Amino acid sequence: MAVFALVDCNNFYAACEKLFRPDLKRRPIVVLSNNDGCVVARSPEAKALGIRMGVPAFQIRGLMKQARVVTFSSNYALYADMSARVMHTLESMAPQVEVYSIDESFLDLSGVDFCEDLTAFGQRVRRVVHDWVGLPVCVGIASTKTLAKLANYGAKKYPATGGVVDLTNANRARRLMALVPVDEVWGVGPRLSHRLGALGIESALDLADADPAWIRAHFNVVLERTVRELNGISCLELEMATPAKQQILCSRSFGERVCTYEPMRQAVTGFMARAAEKLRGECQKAAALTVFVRTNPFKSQEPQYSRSLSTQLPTPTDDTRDLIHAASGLLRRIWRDGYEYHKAGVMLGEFSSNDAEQMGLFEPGKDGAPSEQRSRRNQQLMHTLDLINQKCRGTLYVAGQGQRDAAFCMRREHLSPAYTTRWADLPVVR
DNA sequence: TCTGGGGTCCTAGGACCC
DNA sequence: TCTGGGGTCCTAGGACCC
Repeated sequence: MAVFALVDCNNFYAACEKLFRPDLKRRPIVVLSNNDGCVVARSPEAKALGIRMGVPAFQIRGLMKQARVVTFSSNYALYADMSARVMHTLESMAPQVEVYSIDESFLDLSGVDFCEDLTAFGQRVRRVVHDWVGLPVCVGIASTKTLAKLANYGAKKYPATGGVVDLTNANRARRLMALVPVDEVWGVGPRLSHRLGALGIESALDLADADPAWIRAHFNVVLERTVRELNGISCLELEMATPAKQQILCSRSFGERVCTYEPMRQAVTGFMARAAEKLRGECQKAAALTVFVRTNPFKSQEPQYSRSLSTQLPTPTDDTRDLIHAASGLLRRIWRDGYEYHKAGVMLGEFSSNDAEQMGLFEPGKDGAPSEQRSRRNQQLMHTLDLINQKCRGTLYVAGQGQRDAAFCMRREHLSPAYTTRWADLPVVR
């Protein structure tokens, strides 16, 4: 029997911030999304105050002040580094690890039960991650990924479990499923749980006991797989190799509204430069490009405008300058004066790998020495650009991006130091 | 004043082919 | 009056995930 474990960090962003601020040990803290918009992580103390996940920060300003909640802006450099430490630790403890998101990993524990009790293994994972990295994790163990997710939910929700739940026993799995609302099942979101509820399927157990064929006919094949997984039939394997991306998106809400063309052009240029960098990081070239702009949909009393436009590139490319040129053309066509823009972004798609290049029919052939030399020079230029920016982000940038302190930049008023990734920000113990 | 960003997969329906 | 059957590909939109 296959055995999976899901290891998930508790309140990951909040735990990262607290780790470097022992003075805040028992204080409620929250971490906000980009632009200091919504709450995306809460310490247990903040949860106890009733602060909900995803709530806009301005709606709870009063409560935050009254309860002296400490606020942090998202510090992704810190979280990514702490995540890597947790994942490396897990890789030293299990034969196969799938990093599923910034704060959770699936482990393949097949065979582990022959030499160690699975719950004891889970406890050991918790101890080692805590001792080596300093972060609390919970461990869910089961014969399918969906059940491992559910086990992890139980481990987090019920402290008496000691942070580890093993559901490899089917009766135990059924007992927990009876207690879990169906919308906590992996793959069941608000829409599905609403439709399921109308059919009398309210708990995870109700869903597990539904007929898979009936579910497929009335919903879809994904939910059918979920039903089977809840019954211990593994349909989802561990994904060891990260699949190649099919799409790269770079978008932001603006710190201040954008009403004129020039700052919008600078913002879109910046998004495109970043997307091109990600594309080269994937060793891919893109053949399709989309630009979109929109006003703030929450301000329904103001004039609304939302438009996106796509184009095919004559030849797949990863050159920042080609991509910016194409994006600028699209932006000119969708831009309308007279609106207060709130967000914009670019999307790259239709990737091909660097070694399988389809030339345009009417382009000079590869044999033409001048064009080949030019193309190699361009590649080297992009490579050098990336090398320098990897060492220090933002060193080299396209003039069209404008300055970093431009009005459209993100709001991050509560940003913590880059404790682990910048020498000047190293924490000091006196 | 203030409401995130970045992805994936599936389905339905239309266009088109022989 | 009567108007096939079987298939592919593409796109938009919906739903989900963290």
